[in-house]
Amino acid sequence: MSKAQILIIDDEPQIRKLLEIALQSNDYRVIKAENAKEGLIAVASHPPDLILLDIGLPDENGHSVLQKLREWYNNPIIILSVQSGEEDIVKALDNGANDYLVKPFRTGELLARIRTVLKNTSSEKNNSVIKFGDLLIDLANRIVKKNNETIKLTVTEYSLLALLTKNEGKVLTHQYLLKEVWGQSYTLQSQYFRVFIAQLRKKIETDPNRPAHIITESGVGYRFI
Amino acid sequence: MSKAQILIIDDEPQIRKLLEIALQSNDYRVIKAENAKEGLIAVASHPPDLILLDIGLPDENGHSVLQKLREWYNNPIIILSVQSGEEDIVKALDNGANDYLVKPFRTGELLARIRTVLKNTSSEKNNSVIKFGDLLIDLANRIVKKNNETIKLTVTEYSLLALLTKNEGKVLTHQYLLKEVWGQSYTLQSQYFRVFIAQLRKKIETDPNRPAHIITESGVGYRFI
DNA sequence: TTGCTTCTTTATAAAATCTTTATAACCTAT
DNA sequence: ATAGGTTATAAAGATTTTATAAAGAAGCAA
Repeated sequence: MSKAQILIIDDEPQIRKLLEIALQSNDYRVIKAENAKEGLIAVASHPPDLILLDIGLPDENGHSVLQKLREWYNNPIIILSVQSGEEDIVKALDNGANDYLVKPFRTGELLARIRTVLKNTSSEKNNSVIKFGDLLIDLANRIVKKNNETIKLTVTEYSLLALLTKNEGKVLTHQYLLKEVWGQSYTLQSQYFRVFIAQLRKKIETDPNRPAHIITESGVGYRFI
Repeated sequence: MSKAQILIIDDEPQIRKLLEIALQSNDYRVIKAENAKEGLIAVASHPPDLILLDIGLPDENGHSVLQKLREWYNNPIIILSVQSGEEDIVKALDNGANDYLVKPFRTGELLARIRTVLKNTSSEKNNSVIKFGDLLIDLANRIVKKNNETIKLTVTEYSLLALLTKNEGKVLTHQYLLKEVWGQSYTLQSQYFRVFIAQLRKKIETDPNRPAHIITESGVGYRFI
């Protein structure tokens, strides 16, 4: 297994360079962001195993960035900050930070703290959990929840939903759905997916008559959003 | 649920008193020990949910106490120390400490760090005794109780139940159950687990016809909740 | 050996799921 | 607006999967 991927969100180029060298020489993979905006995009596009977040960013208050991240990001976040006031530290920790280091910090200590938080959180579920508004899909554990209530799906319903969510935003053609869910030899049974799409909508849509997730692309296929 | 129980191991009476007051006013239950020996006995006789360990104890080096504890104690340990050297901090963290605070510390920060480590580790895992509503399963001692009455399970029933409870929430496939409970060469005997699931349900479910714990995922496997 | 417990196997009923049919609703281009 | 194609939905029938009892086999202790 390759080492963890760590995202550095810090506006100071020297700090970024220092961290990058220290982390890479310890076999971590490194991504960098210069400000809150870049950072949030980086996390969304490719969630890292750990985030090093500078609280003093130029474009947005670090505490607010932390709160935004914690709405859905569950891996460790370590705060780096020149602020050594108790209030800042307590606020950050209570907002879900896993640790807080005051700058200037010692590299060895940072690395040790990274090891510690990774050890204490990684063991659990390798998050393949995807959220779509009120809908939560845990592909690894085969759990689908709507408003925190578990929804029971049959094998076919689940594999259809999984296929749609894995290709969020894309239109999946009738042909493709039949081939993937039912198999190569069923590519003429277009009634199949109609029945199952209807069943899925009944289970996951708040208003099945006005689907918000599974969108019909007439004459082409379906799209999940 | 009552708040966590915290063990303070520190030789300075003022620090013990300060910590005790701070912790108790935050609804934690507190136990105290003055030295390494007392501390180890206290942990062994009644394992706390978290330990605050002073590295500078009179009778034994704190690092060695930490190592001894970590041989079997899995709940969080936070180090309190006058030593602010990087070497000490790294050593303590790599020996399994969850956090390290340099004395004198700020009470609010300590409390926030306690909340953080409790949040990140309390989850499940370490407790070999698991409760599921009316059901109590002590994995270490192979005891299963329902409404405080011990239930007798055969070896196969027990290993099936243990497997299910260890993977609470996850779907365990037929294949996986057969492989884990009966062994690699039994992966076609799907009738086996049907019989034992039925027996288990008869023993642990309040209403075996409407199972609340062992859920069937038709075509896939079973899930314990 | 005998009697007991547990596991394996067989049989069958019950439940869940999938497939198919029927029909209504809904687009969309003319 | 309407005709022709597409889509949605309910529901009946077919099939698969699961639950349960119970008989037979195997192991083990008295």
